[in-house]
Order: sequence, then C-alpha cells, then structure tokens
Amino acid sequence: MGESGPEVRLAGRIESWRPKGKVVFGHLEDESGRIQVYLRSDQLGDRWALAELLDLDDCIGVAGRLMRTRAGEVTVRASAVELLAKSLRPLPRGKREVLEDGTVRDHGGVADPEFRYRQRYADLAVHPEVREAFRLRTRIVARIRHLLDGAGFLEVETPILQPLYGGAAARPFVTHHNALDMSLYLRIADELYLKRLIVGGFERVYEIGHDFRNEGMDRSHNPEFTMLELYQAYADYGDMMGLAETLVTDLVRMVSGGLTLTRDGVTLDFTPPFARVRFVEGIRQGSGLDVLEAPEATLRERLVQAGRPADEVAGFTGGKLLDEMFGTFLEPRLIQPTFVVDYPKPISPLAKEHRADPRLTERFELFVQGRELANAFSELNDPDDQRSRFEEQGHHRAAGDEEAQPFDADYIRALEYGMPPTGGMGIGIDRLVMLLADQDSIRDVILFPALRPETA
RNA sequence: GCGCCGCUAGCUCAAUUGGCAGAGCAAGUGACUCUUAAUCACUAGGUUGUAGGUUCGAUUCCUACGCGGCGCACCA
Repeated sequence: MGESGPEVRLAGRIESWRPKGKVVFGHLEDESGRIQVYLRSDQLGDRWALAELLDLDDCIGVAGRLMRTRAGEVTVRASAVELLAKSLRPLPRGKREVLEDGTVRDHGGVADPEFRYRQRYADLAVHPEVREAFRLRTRIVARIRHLLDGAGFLEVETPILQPLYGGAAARPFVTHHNALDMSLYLRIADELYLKRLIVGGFERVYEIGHDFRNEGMDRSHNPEFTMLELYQAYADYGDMMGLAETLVTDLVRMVSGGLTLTRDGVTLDFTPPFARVRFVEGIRQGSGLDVLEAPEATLRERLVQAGRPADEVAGFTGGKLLDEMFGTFLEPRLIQPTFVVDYPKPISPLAKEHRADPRLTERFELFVQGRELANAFSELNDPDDQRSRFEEQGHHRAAGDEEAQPFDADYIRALEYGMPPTGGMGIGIDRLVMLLADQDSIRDVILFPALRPETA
C-alpha cells in the first residue's frame, strides 16, 4: 500500500461516485481512460464542502499524490479539488450488477435507438465502443487520403451549390439564392466538376465530401452522405479496378490485419484479384436470358416468374427493366467481393462506349455483401457522344423520369476542348465504413443521422 | 409513399380476462474515514407519445395523428 507516489493533477468527468461518510471514492474518465480518485475530509479542509456537493457526471479537476488501495488499484488521493462544469442532467449510464450466482443484471443504459441518434452526445458520452467506431471512420478516411496523396492525386473542392445537378441518377434538393433570385441544387455528385478539372490539366484529382439526394431513407441511405470521387487521366476502367483493389485491400488489412472479414457468419475473402462477372453474362447465369437479345416482354415474364408482382413489372421498360433484371438475378448473389463489368449503355450515360461492343460501356461496380461499394468507368470524353446521351436522358425526362440527368451545355463545352482518356471512380464512404466497422445501419457510421424533428 | 411492430418516472423495464400505475438504477435527506453495483434508512418523482372514441371504469379495446425501428418501394 504505497502512501506517497508522485504528485499528479488531472481533470475529467465523474463516472462513478461512492460517498462513504467523511471520504468518497469515485472514478474520473476522460478520452484517455479512467482512474480512481479518493477524497478525504481531513485532507481537503474547507474544500470538503465542495466535494460533498459533487454529483455523477460533473466535470472536476483534482490534484494529489498517487497511491495504491488495499485492493491494489492505482488511485489519486486528492489534496485539492475544483468544479469545472456542473451536470444538471444525468447521462443514461448503464450499470451491470453481477450477482453471487454469476447472473448478470443490467440497470439503465440506452436501449432506444431514437435516443442514441437524437442525443448522440449522450450516446457517445456513455458508449466507448461508439466513440471507437467513429474513430475508425476517421482513420479510414485519413488512410484513403494518405494512399491517394501518395499516388499523386490532388485533393480539390468543387461546388456543393450547383445551378444544374448531374453525375448520377437521383432527385436533388432545391434551394434558392436570394441575391441572384435563382434556384440552386445541392449536388448529387461531384462528377462533372471533377472531369472539368481533368480538361484543365489536373491529371489526378479527388474529392471527399457530402452529396445530397432527395430519396427515401433506410438503414443504408441517409439524405446526405459522404462520397469519394477520383479521376485519373490517361487511365481506363481497368486501371480503376486495380486502384479499387489496392484501396479496399489496404483498408481491410488495416482493420483486420489480414485479407478476410467475417460478417454475418460469412468469411469475405479480399485476396486480389476480386472476382469479375460481366453484367450480361451474370444475369444470364441467374435468369437464363440475355438482356440485350431477349424481347422486353420476355424479360418481364421472367421477372414475374421470379416472384415480382405482375402489375409492377408491367411498367418496366428500357434502363429500368435492365436494373430490375440485375437486381433480381445477379445482385443478391454478389456476397464475396466482385466486380460487375461492362454495363449496358442506356443505364450508363456518362461512361465511354465499350471498345469491343457498342451496346455496352466500360463500366464496373464493386459489390460486397450484395451492396454496391464502388462505381467506375472509362469516362465518356467524346463531346458529340455525350451530347446525344444527354439528349437521350432528356427524352426519359420528358417521359416522366425525374431522375434522368439534365443537359449540361457547359460540360459539353468543356469536353469540346478535349478531355484526355480518363478513368473515374466513386466510392460510398459510409457503406465502406459500415463494412469495415461491422455496422448494419448507416446511422451507426454517421454522427448525426437525419431524423424528423422532435415533437414537444 | 405503403405495411408490421414499438412509445409507461431522467434511464432500463413491470402492471392478471379492462379494476387504486410499480421496481432497479439515477435524484433528494440522514448514517457511515479503503470504496469500486458501496451499504443501510427515508423522501420525491407520472395528464402511461398526442387528440378523440367505447366503457361505471382504459397503460390495456377502437380511430386518427406524431416520433422511432424493421421490411417493401426508391436509390448509393
């Protein structure tokens, strides 16, 4: 029982508090951990009056010598104490009681997910494992920056408020600029601005930022989310596949120390090269049909056979029909890391025509656990082809497709100056973090997920 | 947007077929100078998510609304 260790000063939040007559034992916690403090009336003098007023969750500072209790715990024997911040509202701390027979009884703690998301500050304050998940998120993003910077990529910032939105198929949020008296859109993608920078001579650029999509919310969709987009001149989608493998395997190694992750009882193997399956061939394997050859009526019949409601299927045509075939017959099987390659042209309006088949584009998406992690292509750099693809989108739009992309004349003008052949890729950071941090809900990797306002 | 489930004290949860709404932790008061779920005694805490309806009587049954979770749709 050491009585006179070194003198220390420390501050923290009161995590436990056990007054016992003229002494009190408690634990202080801060980001670095927790330590026991021991306050005695005979050592604190007139400060003892303050000690008697302290409560759980107050933030205090103490000074004193380190000692060891009879139980052997390193403890600060306080010679001074001060209040740094008062807690007026108890944190929802759980207490775990271990009874003599070994059964465990929990008291309190937060079970209500709404409480955790709405009052994330309290969730973080009482759950070290939640803090750890968000630290991991930051390490993942930092590691991605490190890798891209090391590969010669330039991190840039492009407009979030855009007069025209584009680069993806989604409905935008609309806002209004008062001084200009005009509508602006919150970006749904960075794509078209980043490719303008390729025209400008930056040959490797990337941006990590929020995109905004006015769509439904569920456990893999938040209205604002974090996207990595990168573009590399004089590269194609094959190079992007290599880069995707490099990034993903590096991150898997960082979190697991190896090349596998176990999720939902399944061992995911990230040993490169990842599996590759052609879009058309993969759907043929699942459905027996070639989506580029078979009549649309035949494809619709096949969907109904597979259990899709007939009245719903009746409305599917063109790109929508292709998406549905993919979602029904191929996507659910993509558990192990898999590149789906060579998407049909109608569902890839910004991707370059395939060098071997004009019906296809040089595009891939990376899937893991049936979820899309990355989307990449050889970028369409022919302004005339891009113009006609935009015009095609315009027809879809006129036909009522709200997610068809608007015609961007300035982007065509940029391409007319000549954009070098370019490979580009987008990676949804939130979903990547979900995979790496083993979280099932996007709300568990976003600090303040979108919620409806609280009612009084 | 649709469907299912949930909402009781600051937190976690009870409450028989509809019959006075309770407990643990947290809070307050008192006792206790090596505690760690501290212990012991006492006290306070509620328009049972909101608004209606049925009923002698509603936490419980019905309707609408709000918020959340899950699933579907949409999408990344």
